[in-house]
Amino acid sequence: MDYDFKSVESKWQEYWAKNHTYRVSSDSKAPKFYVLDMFPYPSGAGLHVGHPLGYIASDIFARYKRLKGFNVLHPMGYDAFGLPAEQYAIQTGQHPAVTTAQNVARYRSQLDRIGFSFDWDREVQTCDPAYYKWTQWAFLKMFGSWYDPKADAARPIEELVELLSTKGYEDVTAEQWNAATEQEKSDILMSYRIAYQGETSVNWCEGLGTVLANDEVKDGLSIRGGYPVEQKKMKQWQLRVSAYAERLLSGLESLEWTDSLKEMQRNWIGKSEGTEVVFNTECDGRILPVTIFTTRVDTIFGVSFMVLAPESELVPQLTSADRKEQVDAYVKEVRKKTERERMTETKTVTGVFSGAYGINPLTGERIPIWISEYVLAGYGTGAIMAVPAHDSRDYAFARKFDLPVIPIIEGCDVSGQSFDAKEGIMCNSGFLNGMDVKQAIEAAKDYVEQKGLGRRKTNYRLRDAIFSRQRYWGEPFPIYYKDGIPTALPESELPLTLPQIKEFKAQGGEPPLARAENWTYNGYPLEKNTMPGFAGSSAYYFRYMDSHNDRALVGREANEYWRSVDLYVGGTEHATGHLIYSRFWNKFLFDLGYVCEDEPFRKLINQGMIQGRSNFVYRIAGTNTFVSNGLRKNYQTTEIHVDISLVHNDKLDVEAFKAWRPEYSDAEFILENGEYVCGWAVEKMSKSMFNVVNPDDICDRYGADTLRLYEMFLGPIEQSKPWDTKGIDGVNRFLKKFWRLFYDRDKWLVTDEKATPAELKSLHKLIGKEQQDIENFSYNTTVSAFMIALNELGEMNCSKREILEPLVILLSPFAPHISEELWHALGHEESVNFARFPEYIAAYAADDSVTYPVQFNGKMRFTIEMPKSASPAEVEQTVRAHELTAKWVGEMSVLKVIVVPGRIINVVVK
RNA sequence: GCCCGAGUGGCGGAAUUGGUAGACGCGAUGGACUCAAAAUCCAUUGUCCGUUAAACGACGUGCCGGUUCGAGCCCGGCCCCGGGCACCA
Repeated sequence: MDYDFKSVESKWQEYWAKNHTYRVSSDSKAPKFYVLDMFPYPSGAGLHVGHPLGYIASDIFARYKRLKGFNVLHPMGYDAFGLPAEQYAIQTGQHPAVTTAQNVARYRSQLDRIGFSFDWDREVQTCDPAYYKWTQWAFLKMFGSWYDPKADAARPIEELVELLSTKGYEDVTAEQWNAATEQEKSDILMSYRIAYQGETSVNWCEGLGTVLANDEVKDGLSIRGGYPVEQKKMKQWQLRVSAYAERLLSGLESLEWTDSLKEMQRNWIGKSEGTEVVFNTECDGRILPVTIFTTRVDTIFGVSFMVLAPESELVPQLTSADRKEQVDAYVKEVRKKTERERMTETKTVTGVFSGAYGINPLTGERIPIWISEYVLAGYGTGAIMAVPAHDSRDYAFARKFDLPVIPIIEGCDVSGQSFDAKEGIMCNSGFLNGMDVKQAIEAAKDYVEQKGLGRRKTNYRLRDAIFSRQRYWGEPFPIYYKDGIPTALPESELPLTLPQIKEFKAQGGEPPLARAENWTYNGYPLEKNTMPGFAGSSAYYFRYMDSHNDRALVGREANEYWRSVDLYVGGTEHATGHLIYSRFWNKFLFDLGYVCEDEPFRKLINQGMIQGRSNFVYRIAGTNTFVSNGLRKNYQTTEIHVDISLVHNDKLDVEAFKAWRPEYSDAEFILENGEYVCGWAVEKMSKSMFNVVNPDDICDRYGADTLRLYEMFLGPIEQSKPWDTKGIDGVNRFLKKFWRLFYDRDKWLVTDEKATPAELKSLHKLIGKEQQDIENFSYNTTVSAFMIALNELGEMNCSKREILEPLVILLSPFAPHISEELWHALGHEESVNFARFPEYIAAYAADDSVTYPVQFNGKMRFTIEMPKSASPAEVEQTVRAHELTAKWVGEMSVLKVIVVPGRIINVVVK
């Protein structure tokens, strides 16, 4: 029987599905392990060979953990709400639910061919009402909660109401609260709720007709579609993520994530410890205190002007009558610019004098107040003190508008640029003179606080998440407007299902739900916005723990068993989006006692991208003649992408190329050595570059086991690397060779003979390697170790059960189909999935001799064999004894013997 | 501009973290089998020098320098590539 991967793979895929082999129960005595993939958005293009990389890695880990005796939860689902399906609906009129269901079916069939050990009984889809009921439920909880700084946790809003009505809270006295109208009470509570409605400057994307969160915008363009984004003041639902800034930051320390990813989150949270200082200002005779934020109070003696953000609400009050015209014109101009323009023009300095003056609280000096877009309204207080000598932005501004530059650090040269470094000795700075900068920062902070001029303040760059989208294909808000007051829908009304509509495009500035019929609750209008994409993906990992529970997001027992995700695999592109929102969402549910862990993802692995390898042909300018890569320097050519299916080993199939496109049917070729050699480059895998490789095709030609092994063999998981179908023959050959240890055509070769020490050594080496490498996600070297072991065993013609049976178990996480087939051929009734690994580890530990190479001054001389348990001293003794007998040592005297345990011995001689 | 990560054969990448650099695979070259092809198997494959040849020796991990018996790995200074953030005071 030859290795026929097609029949083997379909046979066992059917068997696993029929027997629910991968179904997992929360009711187990075994230790649990939760392995999760970031669930995909089912796009119309289907999967390419890069998508399953992370899934294969996590599947291997899940299978490996099962072999080690863990009860493994390894689920899969779909992030099924989202913009592309809706954009498609707008173009074609097809309902997003229909196209989404088609795409899900396509994804499922592609995934099934690769042989994953997902427990599909727990599948979730975010667009399923039974699922989004819990997204809406969490929103209601956030609407019904506030962040209590005393408890440093979210609490039910009722506790705040109690506080307000008895003692008052912050600016609101109990009298004021009790006398307030319903509308006023709603407004007060709104400024404390975790999910709240507020008017802020938002990222408005005209092209998509909706607002976007900060992480959905890059370089002033929407990530989906690349449309320009502008800043607009709008009333929107928001999540008070900023209340969790400190916890999101400190929580990172306990997580096993890569440093680079943690660093990205730290930067995004952007903690900055500084000081708020009050400057009195004067404008047309009026006095107004203005608070500024700075991280460098020590430079306060170098302040030569102040700057306000154009959007700051202080601008009208701090504009003198005679400057009003210029200021209005400037503010109007700034507002007109798109976000992208403001970003690309950061080098050009703009600004206008307000006509007002501030008083430096330390020197009493009178300084001008300017307005400039380089100060942001949304950060700090929207006002700064400018120290041009020691801040490059202030410096550029001062130079442009000819404002004084006052150096306050001894010996610094500010003639050409500012001196931003936090080092040196202070001067021109009153009581700070002579201090080191670091010392001065603390001294100045203390001084400002003692004199009552300001206080220490920590700021974060992390903003609240804008949570409304003016779109159709998302979760409806469980909110209705009772006499204009936003009111929570009763929990018993959930899920609030998405109404049917016919036309999906937003019209007249109204979201699509405005056109839904009877979109009301008890006669009151329901909220017309929908939730953003990240709503459904923020807590899906809880749902898998208990996916059929219709009474809770997750039942207490299931939650206490599975707790949190032990291993999460996905791309870095979610670093500042999904991975922040999920942590926030999780911490919120934790505060209210609905879940038992406050961090969702213990360990995180970021798989790299698999890039495409594109091929090119070179057309000689103005002709239809193509020149081979090696000869193209002699001609003026244009590089043209050619479909990689027409190319093998970079050699073009000329006839297939002619047939590819009508315009090439009469193409002529200049060959080298009788062949047309194509150029190549590593690029993103995309249809337009004709370099997409579909996993279905690989499964057809080589089988899923080969695909799995090859994707892992390609290189380290976390690294981006190009797909190159050429190399796949190597791993395919490996599987065929493996098969031939069991079968010679129809002859069954496996015997019960006792294994030789050499055979056992090969096996034990592999077990050791696999143990070590899988836990470190170094799968490429594990695959190599398999190949080495197989080469050794093949040479020994080893077809012994004692060796092959553990080998099948070891291989099963990587190549489950062939392993399952051979496992049953070895006479086992149960799936290899239920085989257990540990008994073979004992054998590995027993095999313990080490070969040491012995070098003299770094030169290899001889080897000695020592037991693994030998101490360095014992090893040294053996070497010295050996050295005395070796006659070539001659007159040399031994200075010392260096023993590296398990590795090498170097004898230093003179 | 700031913060991460990396640089090793023709290619993807190994190197047990300071211990025989180039494992494993691809590609390439030669050979066996075959009428032929596919498949399979065997050998060679970092560079250079020398001898008919081998053994052997020299050089070699982006560049320059340092520490060490020993450096791809550690330290100092550059050069390039990839990623993230970007007027955050």
